[in-house]
Parts: sequence; structure tokens; C-alpha cells
Amino acid sequence: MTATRAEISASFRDRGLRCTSQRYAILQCLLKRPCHPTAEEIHGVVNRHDPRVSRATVYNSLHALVQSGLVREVKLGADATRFEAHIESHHHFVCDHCGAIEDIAWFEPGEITRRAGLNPRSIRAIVLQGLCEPCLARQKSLRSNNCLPNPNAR
Amino acid sequence: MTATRAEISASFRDRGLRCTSQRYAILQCLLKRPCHPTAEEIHGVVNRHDPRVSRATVYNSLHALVQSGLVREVKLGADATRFEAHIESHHHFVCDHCGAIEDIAWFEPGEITRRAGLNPRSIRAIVLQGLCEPCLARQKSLRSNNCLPNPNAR
DNA sequence: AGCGTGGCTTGACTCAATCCAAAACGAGAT
DNA sequence: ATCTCGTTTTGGATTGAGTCAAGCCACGCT
Repeated sequence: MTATRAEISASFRDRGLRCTSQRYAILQCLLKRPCHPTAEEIHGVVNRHDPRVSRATVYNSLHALVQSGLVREVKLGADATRFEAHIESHHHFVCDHCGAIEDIAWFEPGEITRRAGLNPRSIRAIVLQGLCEPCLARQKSLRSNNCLPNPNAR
Repeated sequence: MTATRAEISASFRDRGLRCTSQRYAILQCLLKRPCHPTAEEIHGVVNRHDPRVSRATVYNSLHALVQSGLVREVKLGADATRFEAHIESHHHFVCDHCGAIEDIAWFEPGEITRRAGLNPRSIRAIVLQGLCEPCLARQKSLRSNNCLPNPNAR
């Protein structure tokens, strides 16, 4: 998911946001990578070549982008808040052990809200917590070797 | 869910934990309330009458209790880690707006893992994110009054 | 009574995130 | 091209959650 300079600045203007170089760099950074970086990681990437965006600005800009719907805030584990430019509805999987995050294609949560006894209208997204394949495999082999099974999650 | 002094100290001894007054106070605090307090809140409750349990001890004790399976650590939003003495498997619902947490009775996640295309063995718990009934109602009435819909989540 | 180990306390420290006042900037108006 | 004003950015201070290390304390054992 990439976007030209013009597309990015247009999407800023459409939402009444000034197109500053800082916001541009931050949004581009998120569009370029399909992962879920923290504010600190974005700060690092944007300033890799020449530090010219302050930490406070990264937070300010991210909040402006979230507010305007260009970026989604992802609060999953207990670690720092993460951000993504993948704004279509989807769910998340988080590995309890290594903290890996996977996007899960959207499905209607009707079945789950029914089971949970909740109002179906109230659910926005689902987070699945568990072990990712590599951690599951590693844990299995540690078990069979009689090693300590669980060092510590993240 | 209450427990006598003897029951609590027995459950400590069963797991090879010394029953200190600090640990006792912390576990009792969690058993008494069905909510999901943070370490800081527990620290406040335990020291309400007479401050004699340090912050580090609250963290140490909570970790010891989690390790021994008497307490469960709940990492949901981006706010502080929460703890509960409700250790039977269950899921959680978190309100995006006010941060309220509800326990959801356990159900097998088979249906969901299938839809998500994951290994069923890998899922430990599910977190449902959305709006609790009060926030849903409030948001609806704000909408119809043309007020700003969303102050800010937690 | 003396010992040793585990638990508690204090205070310093880290890391994420926010706040603040001042300076810099962007975009529409002239 | 320049002005102007409201918006952004900045860097530093600050808050809050959580960890760490060193020393003290207390319980259980001989």
C-alpha cells in the first residue's frame, strides 16, 4: 500500500489538515510498512537520516491522523500503543509470548456477541490472544525436552 | 468470592509461598472485589488505613501470585496492567470509550479460530473491544443532539 | 542464641506519553 | 512577493507505570 506525494497531501487537505513535512513523513512511513510500529519506532524511522522531527510532534501528528481517520491506533498488550495505516475494519491476533501482531481479515462478530451475551451493535473489533506458530512450536519442543516452558511473555 | 484467613494462608502454603501480611492483604483485596484493579489501585486500597506496603512489594507480590496461579494478569488497553483473582478461564470485554472491563463467560473459541484461519490450539482468550451499554446509549443521544460524539477514549 | 534465606523497603532509574511556552511555519488575503 | 494569523512544531520538564539494587528484617532451623 503506497501512495504518491500528491495523493497523501490531497488526503490531508480533504480532512482539513495542513500538509506539513512532518505529517507527510509519518504517514508515508506507516503506509510503506505493513507492521504495527510504536510512536517511538516511527520516530526512529522518520529521523533515521536527519533528526528533524521531535518526539512530541510524532505524538501530535499521530493523534491528528487518528482523529481524521487516516491512521488507526492499536492498543493490544501492555506495551506501547501501536499505529497502522491499514484502516479498513479487521481484527488482531497477539502472541502472548513474543508480542507478534497479526492482522486477521474482518468477519462479522455476530456469532461471538451472541455467545458472549452482548449487544451485537456494540462490538467494534476482536483481539485474539494466544501463541503464534513459532512460539507454539518452540514451546512444544521445550516441553518435550523438560526445559522450563515459559521464560516470560514479552 | 470470599475466603477465610485460614483458606488464604493454606493456598499460599500449598504453592510454597510464605504467607506474609503483605501478600495476604493483596490477595484478600483482590478476592473481595470482582473488578480489575491496577497495581496502583491495589496499593491504595491496601494502604488506606496505614501505609505499610511499599509499591515494589505490591508488584513483587502480584507477580508471585500470578506465577503461582492464584491471580491472573490482564493486559487489555494501553493503560496499566490489571489483576484479578478470578482465575477460571474466561474472556473479556473492554469499552473503547470509558475503559470499563467486563468478564465474559468462557466459550470455546473454535468457531472464531476457524474463521480467523488460525490453529485452534493457539488461542488462549478473546478480548472484545467496543462500547458498553451506557456509552452506547450516551453516544446515541449525543449524535441525535448534534453534539460531538466522542470526547476521547480513556 | 546464631544463621541463612526469602521477603520487604527505599530510592534511583527507565520508558512511554503528555504538557507547556516560545518559536517557526503554511496558506489564504493583499 | 509579502503579510498576517492561526496552526504546528519544538525541546525540556513532568507524570505515571514499572523495574532494579542494596540493605534491612524476620521467620524457621539447628
